[in-house]
Amino acid sequence: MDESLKKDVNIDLDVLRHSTSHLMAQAVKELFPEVKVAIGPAIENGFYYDFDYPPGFTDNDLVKIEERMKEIVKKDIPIERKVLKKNEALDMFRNAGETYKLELIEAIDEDEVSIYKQGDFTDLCRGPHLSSTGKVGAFKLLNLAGAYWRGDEKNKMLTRIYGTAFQDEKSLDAYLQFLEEVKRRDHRRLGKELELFSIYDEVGAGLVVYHPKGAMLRYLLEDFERKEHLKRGYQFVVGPHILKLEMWKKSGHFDNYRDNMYFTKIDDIDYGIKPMNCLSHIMVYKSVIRSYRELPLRYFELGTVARHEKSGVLHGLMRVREFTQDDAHIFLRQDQLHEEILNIINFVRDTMKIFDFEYEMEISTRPDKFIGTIEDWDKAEGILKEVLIDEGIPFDVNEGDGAFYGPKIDIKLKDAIGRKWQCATIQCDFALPERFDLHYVDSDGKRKRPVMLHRVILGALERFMGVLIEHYGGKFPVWLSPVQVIIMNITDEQDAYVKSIYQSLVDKGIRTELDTRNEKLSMKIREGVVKKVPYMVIAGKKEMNSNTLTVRMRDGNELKDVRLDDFIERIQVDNISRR
RNA sequence: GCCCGCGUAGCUCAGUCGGAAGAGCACUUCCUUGGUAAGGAAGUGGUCACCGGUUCAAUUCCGGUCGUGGGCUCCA
Repeated sequence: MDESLKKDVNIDLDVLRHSTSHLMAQAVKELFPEVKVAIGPAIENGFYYDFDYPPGFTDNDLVKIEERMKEIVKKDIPIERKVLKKNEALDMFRNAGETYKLELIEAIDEDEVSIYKQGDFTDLCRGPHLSSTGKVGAFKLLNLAGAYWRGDEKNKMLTRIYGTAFQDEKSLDAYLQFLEEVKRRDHRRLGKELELFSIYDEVGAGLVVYHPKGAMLRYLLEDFERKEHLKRGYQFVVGPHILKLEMWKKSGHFDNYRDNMYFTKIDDIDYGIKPMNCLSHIMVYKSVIRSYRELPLRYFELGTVARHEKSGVLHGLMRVREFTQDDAHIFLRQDQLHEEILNIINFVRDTMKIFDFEYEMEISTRPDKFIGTIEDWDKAEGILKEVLIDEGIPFDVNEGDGAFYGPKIDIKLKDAIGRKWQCATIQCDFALPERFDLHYVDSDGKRKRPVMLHRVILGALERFMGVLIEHYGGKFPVWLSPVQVIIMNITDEQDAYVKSIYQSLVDKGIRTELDTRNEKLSMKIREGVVKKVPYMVIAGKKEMNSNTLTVRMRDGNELKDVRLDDFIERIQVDNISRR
């Protein structure tokens, strides 16, 4: 499809959704006249409207509201735009008791504002809108949620109703089916079904316990990481989990990140549990005098950090309180920045390709809480932009969203069903080298200040695993499958035969399970399918007599009369080529 | 942290408008040796999240705590 055309379709859909949101507000006002309306825009996959209604709505109310909306659609009420002076509009909404609208109008800079009227319902709105309520397409109200007025937790909590709308029933159904698919792929559900991990009340919220299959997946990712980092000139370092509070004061974490940290005391000395890995890496750098010749120094650690996340944001593996980052800190000269950032971007690119992710980049600039000088910040932001522009990589800018010590490039990867996740990030830091008085001896014999890059590729292993589980829908490629092969016999006559096959595979490092239970083959296959194991090896009388295997693959296709050596080679090729 | 919902067996879920707690799967045992998504039978298993209150009686009603789900806010 032509891009411009596609865009038009999107604009139309936005208008449709926005008008559906107004339609919902009209229905709500008719059913619950005491409700005050707040704000109701179109969003990525639908729309919402925030209402101030202290008793709150129930799921039952949603059904009623939806019915009333359909009635209003049938009446095909014209939607009319009017332009009013601000004062007139203020009077109007004041008389109607719509206090939230007053706040919105007061925030508008112009002299005039537009309002949209449909029947007895009038709303402040820039528009545009459909010409009448009958033009609204297929819609469905989805869920209720609390939302702060204007997104600020100091404000009152309103009730938000989310819905979605499309031009026709077919598109709506397709979207609802997509939501079902999202549920099927949910890593929390698959995590249980595939016995990957648990989060126990008894252990604590946001704390992950890996079961054997999940631990294997994690081990495979870690192994991958170590190999890839060694290839790219990184050195491994390992730091402690707790460091003296003094260190965190010096680094600025205590002032800027304290709310997210845990603290403890040992022999009357205060310690902080690390929320980031940088401090130990800085100590390694400082341990001897550094020459300009040895830069960049790249220190890598699968570093486990603990952060106090608010209880309401915890979510499966995606948001936890203790997680392990594939973290590295690179110490380098300013003249090396461009090239090194490019190296990291290439690292990200290569990695994302292996996992079949597309991605987008975003630059985040100086936040309100920051350390260092504005000049350094501007310099760092400039270099990040320059690299992306030079490489022709498109990016968005996220103003004020940088880390407290430096601006960053965030990489948002896109999974198999089009959702975006933030994993990799590259952060440029002039501040910590200053605070810890880092230096190197330059070619002219003078001491100079190095720059630090903080970066992760997969990000947090927990989150990355969560994303991977959903991305693959639990069907991991062979190289990442916790169990690559299940061998099943048909009767116990073949016990010795399948055991010898099992041993041969295990000897080659192939992750294999043996199913010699007293069950029918169909039962064993069913369980193999449910567990999403890539290869099922069937060995009955026939195979035993011809000394071959029958291999049933995850897609249901079958390889017959396979020689054991060929099968082993096939899996080894899968492993090496990361398929 | 805040708003709303939810918490019953290992899992998925019924159920009790207050009066001795149920199913399917899983697990154990027995029968069955069966060629591509559930063979049969019997059995084990629950302080109904936790703490408190109301009541003759609470898994059920009320309050609190913890956990969890959808969001807000925040972030890897």
